[in-house]
Amino acid sequence: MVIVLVHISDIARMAGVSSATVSRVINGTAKVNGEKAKRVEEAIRETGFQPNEIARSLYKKSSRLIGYIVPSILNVFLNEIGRAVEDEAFQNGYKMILCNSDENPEKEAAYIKMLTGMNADGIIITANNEHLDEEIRNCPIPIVVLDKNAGTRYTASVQSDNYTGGRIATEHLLECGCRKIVLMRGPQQYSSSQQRFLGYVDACNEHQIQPLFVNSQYSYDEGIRSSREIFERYPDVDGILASSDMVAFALYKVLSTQERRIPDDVMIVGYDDVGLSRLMIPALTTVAQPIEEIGRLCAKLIIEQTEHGKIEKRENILPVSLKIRETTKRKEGLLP
Amino acid sequence: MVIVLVHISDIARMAGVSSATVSRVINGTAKVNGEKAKRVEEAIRETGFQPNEIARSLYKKSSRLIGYIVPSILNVFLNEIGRAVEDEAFQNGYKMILCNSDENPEKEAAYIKMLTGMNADGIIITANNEHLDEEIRNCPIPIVVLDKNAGTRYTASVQSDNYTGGRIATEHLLECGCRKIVLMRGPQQYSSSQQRFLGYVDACNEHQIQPLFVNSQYSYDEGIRSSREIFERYPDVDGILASSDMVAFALYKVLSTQERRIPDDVMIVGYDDVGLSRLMIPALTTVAQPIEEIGRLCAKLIIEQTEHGKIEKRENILPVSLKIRETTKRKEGLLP
DNA sequence: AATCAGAATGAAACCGATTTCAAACTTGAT
DNA sequence: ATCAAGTTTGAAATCGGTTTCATTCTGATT
Repeated sequence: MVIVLVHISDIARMAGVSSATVSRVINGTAKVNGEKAKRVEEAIRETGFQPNEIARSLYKKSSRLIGYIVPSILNVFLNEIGRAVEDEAFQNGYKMILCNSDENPEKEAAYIKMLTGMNADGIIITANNEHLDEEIRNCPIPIVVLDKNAGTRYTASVQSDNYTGGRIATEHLLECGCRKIVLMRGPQQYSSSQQRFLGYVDACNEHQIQPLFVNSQYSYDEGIRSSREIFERYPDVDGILASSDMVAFALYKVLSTQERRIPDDVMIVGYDDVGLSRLMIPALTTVAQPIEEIGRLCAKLIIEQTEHGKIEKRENILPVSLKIRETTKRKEGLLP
Repeated sequence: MVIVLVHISDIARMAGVSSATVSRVINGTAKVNGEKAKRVEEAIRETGFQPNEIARSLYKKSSRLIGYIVPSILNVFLNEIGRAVEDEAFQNGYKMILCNSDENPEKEAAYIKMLTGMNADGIIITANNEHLDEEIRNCPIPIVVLDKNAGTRYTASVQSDNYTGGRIATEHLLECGCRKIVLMRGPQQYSSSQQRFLGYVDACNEHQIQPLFVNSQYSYDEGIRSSREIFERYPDVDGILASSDMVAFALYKVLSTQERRIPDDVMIVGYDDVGLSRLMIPALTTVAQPIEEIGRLCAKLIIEQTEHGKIEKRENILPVSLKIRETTKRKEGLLP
């Protein structure tokens, strides 16, 4: 079970050449005599030699690694973005490593340190807290931030058009005939939920209805709590804008213990368009973020920065769209 | 925006000592004169110096990193295990990095190479395919495999008691009064689904009922297909053993287009006890794998191996339990 | 055969940390 | 004041690759 580690010098000795030559064969960085190259390749195959990435990237100062730090590995939305990041990275010869910070600032800082220390070429992060200021300021590698403006602190930012998201969701409920619409407001410190809130308020004002909201988060558990709050405070609610798809699912659960039917008594619009939302029963009407595009763009920005030293566009806002499914429907007897 | 990289030699110069001394201050590996130590710490704070992990682990031949390779980052069950791995790792001063292989053998091999090359202390993998033989055999670091026997190829294995899982699920449906029970058989190449199948067949035989099954996988999409197959082939089915919770959710979806009610017309038992299963409507009765325990054990095994050079137990089988919720219930008018 | 440009090659420097080892410095005992 | 024993300390070796640079080898040209 003990495997002896093979080094480049062993290969060199076996093939009767110098390690410089072996390196050249492996990386194709210079021409090598055909006969010698063959001997080197033979030795590599025979021993299963794998160059030590650590040693390699110590010299090269780049490990072709992109770190993706998420507050929770159980967050479906962020994982779907991660899948796209990984795909784009791999296609360009980079690897993505996902780090779960567990919403723990200490872990977050530790992973940032780890990634910079291991010469990662960049970090993609959904920065929720301000504790990281120091780490981020001292971070010598590009940082792309999700769902936030880049400001001066980050290399670039990627987010979707949250204002429009809030607006089109509201307008859709209005068109369906809802008149008592409650917004589940996301975490206040996130500009994403702030923007959605603004879109919602503007749409309400334009249609002369009263904006109503309860405070919530993006998680299922908070969804349960805030759903209950809605029905207590606004028993005659007829449309709800959930702060995320997960929160919408919590709403389903709470409603399952009540008499109200979806969409006949209450209509629901989610946010994100996570894979699951199509699969729920009833299928969820939701504001779709361009998940694939968001992920790919994050990766592209880092690759662009490392390979060309600069970035085309620092603040990136991608368009959202509305997926109309079964939790909303036009009320009967409405004027056109 | 350009940040000048600070090295240990810079700190040494600033504090008027050698880099050996700086290293000793940072790592506490030897006593250093109080005055000098203070100057070093001051310089570190001033510059925000972070030691280069690459250089460090090149020498130390350990990076205190554990790699966790999953076929898909969207697999809820594996992510829940990952959370536990991460937690256990972090508590012991290790970090977990998650790699998404996207069910692509090429990516899988690339990530194994990357992890060994970066001196990770171990790899946890759910090995589905045999393409990796070469990589695994040549892998000089411990590999813990999930849901499979260790055999001679891996350092250790962790799985839960799949035979008992298949058995208790079947017995529960039998006790509820089901007589036409269909098993959705998981991927045939996995010993996990093989074992569950055996547990199911044995339970059926003991109760003199005919074992019935359709082939399926662990994914939602396959769940949809195989659910339909069940109702075509066995229209009078009254109990279904899903191959995973996700597959059970697919069953919900297919049933939502039919007249049958859960649990009155068909009862369902899932497998895994993913967080979501409690939240579904109706809440899913399922065979719970000890997710937290599985994850922690995987991490512990690797830590044990790296720190003591050996492992207590190579083949680890953890107990399962049945969570009875709303998709099964004792039929009325049954004898006790 | 002599010359020389261009290609192939290996010795040594380098990446940035940790650790060894021998020298320099303390300290306490005589 | 001297010496032995124990502490601090820094120069140099080390980890395992990549690249530079000077040297050797080719082979084409005169």
